Amino acid sequence: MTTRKLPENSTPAGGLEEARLHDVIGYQVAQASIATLGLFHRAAGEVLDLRPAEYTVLVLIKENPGGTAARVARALAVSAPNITMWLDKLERRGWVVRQASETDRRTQHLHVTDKGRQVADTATQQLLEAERRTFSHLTVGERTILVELLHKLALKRSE
Amino acid sequence: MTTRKLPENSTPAGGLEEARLHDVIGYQVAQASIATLGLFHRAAGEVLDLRPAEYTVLVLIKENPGGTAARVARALAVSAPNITMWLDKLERRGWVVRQASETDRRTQHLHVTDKGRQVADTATQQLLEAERRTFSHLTVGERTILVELLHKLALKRSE
DNA sequence: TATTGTTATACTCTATAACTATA
DNA sequence: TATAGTTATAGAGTATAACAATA
Repeated sequence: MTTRKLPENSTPAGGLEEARLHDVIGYQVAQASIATLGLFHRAAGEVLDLRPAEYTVLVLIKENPGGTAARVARALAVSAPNITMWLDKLERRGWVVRQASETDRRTQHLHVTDKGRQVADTATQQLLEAERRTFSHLTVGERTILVELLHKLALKRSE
Repeated sequence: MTTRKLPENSTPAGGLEEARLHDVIGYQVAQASIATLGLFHRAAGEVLDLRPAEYTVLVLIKENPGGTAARVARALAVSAPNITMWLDKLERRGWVVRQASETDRRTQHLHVTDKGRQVADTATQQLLEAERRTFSHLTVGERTILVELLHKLALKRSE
C-alpha cells in the first residue's frame, strides 16, 4: 500500500512523496494541547489557583494512595527534584501529606488530604463540564474514541 | 442524561457521581504528549539539534510562506518576544529569512531557505517513520481517526 | 490610537550535580 | 553499589513592560 504510487502522494515539483506535517501525530497532539491547556486555565487553573503540573501530581497521588515520589516522577517523566518542589507546594497548601514509611526509611508514602481530594474532584468536575461545552462539536462517541486512542499512545513511552 | 442516576456513576462512599480523571481529555492529551515529545527528541531533536518549538515555528513558516511573526505568535498562542527569540535562532542557523514588507513597513514576511526546508522535511520524515514504528499497535485507520479528532480539538481555542 | 516587532527583565518550570540516608 | 529524597544551582522557555516605528 505504501509502495503504490498514488496521485495524492506525489508533489507537483519532484514527483517524490512529500512528508506531510498534517500526519505527524506529535504535531497534532501539540496543537491540541494549546486548546486543552487554555481550557484548563480558564476552567480550573484560574479559579482554583492551580497549575497544570500541580493538578496532575495531585490527581496522580489521589488515584494511587500510598505511592512514592519516585513513582510519580517516573509516571510524569520528570526529574526527582522537580517532584520534590511540587510536593513542597502541595504540602504547604495542605492538600498532600508525606508519610514516612516503616519498612523502608528512605521512602515516603504520599496521600491526599480531604481538602486535597476536594480540590482535585472540583477541578476534574470543572474540566469535564468545560470540555463537554467547548468540545460539543465532537459527539460522545468521538470523545470516547479520542480518549481511548490517546490512552493507547501514552502506553508507548520509550521505544 | 446527566440527570439520570446510573449505577456505574455512583461512588461506593457517598452515592454521588465521581468525576473521572480518565475522561478528562486534557489529561489524556498531556499524557500522550509525554510519549510524543520523547519520540520527537529521539527521532528528530537529537539528530538535527532541533527543539520542539523550533520545529513547530519552522514548519509553520514553511507551510505559510510570507506570513508574519504576529501571525505565528497567534497560531502558537505565545507572546511576540518569544517568537522574536525563535526567529533569531532560526535566522542565525540560516533556516529562515525575514523579508521587509513593501506595503507595511512595520511587518516582515517570513520564508524558509532551501536549507530550512530540507531540515523541516527531514524532521517530518523522521517523525513519521518513528511514529509508524512506535505506534504500530494502532491501525492505520486508528491513526487517521486520531489525527482528525485531534485536529477538531485544536479548532477550539478560546471558548 | 492600534499594531508590529524588539529589547530588557523577571518569572516559571525543568534539569544536573552534589549530598545524606538507607537498602 | 544502588535507590529515595533533598538542596543548590543553572538553563530553557515563557511572560510582562517599555520602547520605536509605522499604520
